[in-house]
Amino acid sequence: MTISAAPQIETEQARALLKALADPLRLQVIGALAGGERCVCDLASQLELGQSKLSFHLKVLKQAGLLADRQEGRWIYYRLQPEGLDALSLWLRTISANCSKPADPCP
Amino acid sequence: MTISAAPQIETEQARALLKALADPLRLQVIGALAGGERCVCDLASQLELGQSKLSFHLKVLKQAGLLADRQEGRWIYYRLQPEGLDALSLWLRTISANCSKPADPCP
DNA sequence: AAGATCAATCAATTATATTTGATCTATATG
DNA sequence: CATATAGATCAAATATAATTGATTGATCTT
Repeated sequence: MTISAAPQIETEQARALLKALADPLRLQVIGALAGGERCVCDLASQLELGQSKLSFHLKVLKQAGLLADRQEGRWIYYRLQPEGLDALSLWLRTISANCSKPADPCP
Repeated sequence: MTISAAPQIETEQARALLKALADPLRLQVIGALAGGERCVCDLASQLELGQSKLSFHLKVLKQAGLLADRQEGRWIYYRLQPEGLDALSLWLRTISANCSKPADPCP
């Protein structure tokens, strides 16, 4: 039985999430979306990013499952999908839990 | 007042931790150290990594503050420093907390 | 002291990711 | 229908990171 609502993930999925997050521009995007949903044009002007650059990074984040989007007319709104972040958060905790055992002496 | 013992970190520090973690070999190392301290030779044989390759990745992880090491004779033992992992875990949760606000319509 | 072993470092190569500018699609507006 | 705008996509160029093999420094052994 698990305590949290976040799903249990494997190393490989953790790696994909970490890789998607490990970029300064993408973290800016994440930060901007942490306060709620935004449209692309809004993000672009707030973060002062070229359109194609932003689009590239949104795609990376979306493919990692960290973002969802919806279209409304010709605007596209992106939002954070907290599940990925929560799952990763949990994964990190499980790793850190048991690490204090001293080594068996080597020789 | 904070609830957890993990320190509060900034985006930039989160980014550095994420980047250090976002590599398959380094995650293998982290995984191997999750069970406790190990010497380099032990890691190298368990993970079947070339010496210089492993050394490179250990350095990246150590510089990010995720590992600590100690020398004993000619062996060097590495261990996980859980603070970094815990701080990142916490950071992820704070990001995911407030993200469900719908966007103001764009036009 | 000479040789062996553990591990770090360096330079060169190779692989991966990001940026840029142009083009393309779809929706909207006059 | 023609034009404008939002955003995705593509190919080429650039930047960043990882791998490899050789070398080096330290510690141990005989």
